Formats: sequence, C-alpha cells, structure tokens
Amino acid sequence: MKRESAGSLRPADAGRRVRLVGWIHRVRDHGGVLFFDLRDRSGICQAVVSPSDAAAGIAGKLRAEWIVAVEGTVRLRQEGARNPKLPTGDVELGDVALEVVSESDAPPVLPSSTDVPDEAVRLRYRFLDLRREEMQRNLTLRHRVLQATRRYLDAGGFLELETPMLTRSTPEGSRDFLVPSRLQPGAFYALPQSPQLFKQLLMVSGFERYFQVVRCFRDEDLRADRQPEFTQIDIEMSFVDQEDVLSLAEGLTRALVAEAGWELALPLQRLTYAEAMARYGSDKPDLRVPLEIVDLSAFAASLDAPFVQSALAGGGVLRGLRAPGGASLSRKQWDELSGQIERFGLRSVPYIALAEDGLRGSLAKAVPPASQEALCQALGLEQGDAATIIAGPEEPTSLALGVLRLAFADRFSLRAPGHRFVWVTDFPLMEWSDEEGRAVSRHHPFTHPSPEDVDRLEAEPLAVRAQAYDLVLDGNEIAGGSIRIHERPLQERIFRLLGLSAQEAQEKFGFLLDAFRFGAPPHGGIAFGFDRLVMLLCGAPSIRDVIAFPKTAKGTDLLTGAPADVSQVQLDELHLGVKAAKEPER
RNA sequence: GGAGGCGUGGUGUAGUGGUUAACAUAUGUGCCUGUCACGCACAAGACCGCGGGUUCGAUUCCCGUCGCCUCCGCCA
Repeated sequence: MKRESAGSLRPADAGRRVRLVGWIHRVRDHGGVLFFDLRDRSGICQAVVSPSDAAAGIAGKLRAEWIVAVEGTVRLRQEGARNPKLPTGDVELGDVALEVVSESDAPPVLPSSTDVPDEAVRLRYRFLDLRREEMQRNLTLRHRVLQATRRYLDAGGFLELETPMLTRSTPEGSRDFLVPSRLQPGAFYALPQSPQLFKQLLMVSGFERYFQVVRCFRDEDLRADRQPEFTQIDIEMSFVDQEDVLSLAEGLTRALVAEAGWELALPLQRLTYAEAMARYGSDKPDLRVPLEIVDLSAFAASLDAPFVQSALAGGGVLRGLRAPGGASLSRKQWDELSGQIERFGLRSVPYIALAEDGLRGSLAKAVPPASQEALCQALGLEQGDAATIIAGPEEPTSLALGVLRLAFADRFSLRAPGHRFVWVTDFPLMEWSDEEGRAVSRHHPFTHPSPEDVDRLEAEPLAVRAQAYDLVLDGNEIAGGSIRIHERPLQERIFRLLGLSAQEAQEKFGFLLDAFRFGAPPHGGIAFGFDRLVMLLCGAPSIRDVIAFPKTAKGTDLLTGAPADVSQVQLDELHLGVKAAKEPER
C-alpha cells in the first residue's frame, strides 16, 4: 500500500484506508483508548487505538520519536473531539494496524517540546533539532526562496554557471581559507571569498547574464549573522548600467520575499551613502526607526560648551538626535549608553532633556536661555523628550549618532511594524586604512568609479564615489554590488592607487588584465547574502537557524568535531609541518 | 585580540555560605475508554562544567580554565 502524508488528511478523505509512516510525536495513553500523533514532513495526524484492536499491545509500548507504519481508516472525529489547532484536527485514523519500523532512545532534543534546548545541545544533536517544526519551516522556506531565485533568473535569461572552489589567494579582502596542494609542494589553493573574478571573466567570455547559488568562504570571526561558509546568490550582467542592475535586483527581491508572503512596492527607496550617513548615521540604516539626525550648525556659536567649540574649531560638525520620551532616562541610564559610543572617541553621551521644570541634562547649562526654544524646535523636542547633541569630526559623529539612534529604538520600542527596504548608492570608492597605511577599496578593487569623479582619482582619491550599491533591509545589508571596471588602463590606475605595483598587479591579477585586452564588455552585478535574507524572512534571530549544519561562534562543528587533527601521513603527503605545540590527545 | 552573559538530573528552569539541592518535562512502573502540552500515583535520575583559592564549611564568594551565546575589533 502506498504511503501517504500525515498532514494532508482532511474530512474529504473519510472512509479511505490509508498507510502512514512517520515519527511518534506524542502518545496519550488513557489505559483503555490510546491516542498517538504521527508526524512526517507534511504535518501531524492523530491515530486512535481501542483496547479491542490488535494493535493495542504494540501501541502501549510506543515512545516519542519511534518510527511506525500505520494502516488505518480515516474517519471524522466525534463532535467535541475535534482539534481546531491542527489542519488534520477534524479527522483521525481508526481501526489501525501498527508496525514498529525503528525504535528511539529518549531524545536529548524533543521535537514535540516547546522548550528550545541550549545551543550546544542543539548543535550536538542537530539531526534532532532539525526535526523541530520551526527548523523544518525555516529550511523549507529556504528551499522555496532558492527555487524562486532559479525560476526568476532562468526566466530572465540568466545562465547558472559554476566556478572553482579551489582557486588562488588574492590580496585585498578578508582572510582566505587555504588548501595545501599535494602535487605542488608548498603551494596553496584558496577557497573563494566570492566568485568575483570568475564571473567577470564569464562576462568577457560572452555569457552576458550569469548567476550562481554559490558557497563562499571567509576566515573571519563569526557573528549571529556571519558564518565562515555562507551562500550567495551571485549575479553578473554585461552591457548594463547601474539602473539595469538595480532594476533586476528589485524584481528578484520582490519575487523572493513573496515566498514569505511579503509584498513589495517597486521601485524601492534610495539613499546615497552621504545621505544615509548624515540622516541615519549608518550605511545600512534601519528605516523602521522614525528618528533622524539633525544638523545643528546654526547653534554652533551659541552653545557654551568647550567641547563643542573645540570640535568646531577643528572643522567638525554639530549634530543632534531626539530621544522620544527620553526625559525619563536617569543620569545613570545615559551613562550606560556611553559604552556603545566609546569607540568613536566619546566618553559620555551629552544630552538635554525637556522636563516639566525646564531643560535638564548634562548639556543644559551650555544652552543659553535665548536659544532654548529654537534649539528644542530644531530637534523636534516635545515635553518629556530628550536629545543627544554631539560635536566632532563628521564621520565618527555620524556613526555615534547612528548607534544611539538604534539604542533609542531599542529602549523606547520605536521600530514601526513591517519591513523597510532601501538602496544605498554612491559609496566612496576607497577609504583610508590606518593599519595598511594606504587607501583600500571599500567594495573591491574592480569597482568602477563614478564617471564624473574619474578625473579626480589621483588628486582626491578618498573623495571619489563608486558605482557601488547595497540593498538594506531593516538595518541589514542583504545584497551588494557594483558596476565593474572593464577598461584595462583604468583598472591599472586603481591598482596603482591601492599601492599595488605594476609587477604585483600582473602577478596577482594578470589573468584579469589580460582578459580585458580582448574585448571586455561593460558589466556589473550584485550578490545577495542568501542565508541572511532567509534569516530575515523567517524572523530568525541567527543565521544558524536557517543553515542545516552551522558552526559555533568559534568555528567548530559540534556534530562532526571539525576542525580535527589529521594523521602525520596526511601532513607528509601535503608537505606540511604543524608549528604550534598542541594539547595532548584526550 | 578585547568586553559581557550563561553553565544545576536526559531536557528546560528555580535556589542557597550549612537544604534530604526544588519545580516542570522526559524516563520506569502502576491506574485511567475521547485525549490532543491528557490526567493521577509511585520510583529512579545531579559528585550544581572543570581546576585551584578563601572559609570550620563552597553548588553559592574569589581566581583560572573549558564550553555555548552576544557585542567591539575583524568581515574588499
């Protein structure tokens, strides 16, 4: 008899004889009549065993997570015995024959429980954790978004092409995972941080529209939304400009989020990088938060605070941000916020609060009475509100206000319901790296400068904008891309600005420069952080919740025990010696 | 590299400088014929992550260490 799905049975099936095979979700043994819930991927269905049934003997032994095969007759439940919480709650399986397919120990992660075990237990027993409904739902949505990606891009004329996983390490970018070569002693492959160069070569090769669902590897520290291996939807197009790429990406995004039931109105909102920084203090602003940074330079002269005057004398800016209801915060609570902005060179959060008895706060004395009303009006302060006012160099000031903006949003629950997408465009091409002592690419070295800024490349490299863009969802970067350089001389200029000698450039990227000598089309693209997008669509708190077998924060896999020691024979074959003294084997 | 949080029966939690270490659930046994997080009774199950220190006495306080998580740095 053919196996059917437990979750699919409905009143219309009443009277049919069916066979279900699945896991025992729960057993309710009343001594006489016994109920058990059978679970498979499709859902749950209740079966009933009466004392007179032949199956009664076996049924009494069933435990959670055993696998059983059940043959039974679908019947409508009695009046008052229906369960509106289950899709199958109007029917049940009666007159059953039972066969135990597979027994189970008492499981450390109980899929039928509402308690979520400790992360370490979940990861150690991931195969059980994945049985939980939440994880089944998350990975199912992941699948559907993936299939929607392929449908949409295939229909749009894109070819899904694969690129190497064993490739060469390149300068710039994040730390590479290295793979030692057996056949080339002392040489290493690198796992790709992204297929960037290969997809550009595919454009030179004339494929015109490429995409790939591709695993990428970056050997950096982990976060709730960062794993060392992750999946990108990688896209590249020839003979396009920025508008073409954004338009394609918007259409794709609409199709993908529709899988989660989200509706998206196009075109999406846009901000330039400069606007995003000035108004929200972030290059990935969460637009659900209604607060905006206010420029207060008009008040620069009238504020009587030494730090303001010295900051402005040094060419700094004066900006403020309202904290709705912030007058209720105590001095101590303001002090607690200061830890979040220490890294921007600020020791405390200067603030004013509009209380019933007038202006209070650490900065209140600096505000002359004559300026009070105008200042409060500029900041949009109402009775009971507060505001922070920060003076200093533009970038750290903006970033600090951006951090406080999110802190206010947390503390005062300011995020509007729903979801907000926004493009951030016109990123700087390069930024200064103190560590490297030189300019480094903000996006990557193949990013095309904005045409109107190309002339300034050598004169003011840090002021040059790029044809680079990020797609931001609720304060998370979910995609990023750029128009690429396809002109060999321009690419060489960029390499030079990045401190790469002609010889190094030829050595590391010669294959790309060579390719550009043979009719390279203008091209550009974008890559979506697939795991992160699915995480947000699921409402999950961590990227781990949408990856079947993720790593811990220290990059280990608690299920397999990776990374692990290898034998001396393996090391010898790879021409490797291990340098660090290691703990003795346990 | 840095900061913080957590670690107590299988699982989720409570709690305390001197307790028989509590509760729920899972487990075992028994009872129970309409439950659906079934119910009831009984039982078993924890050297309170590990090591050291303070103390008459440490699961509790301190130091170190390990594990998990979060954040900063890092992530073109």
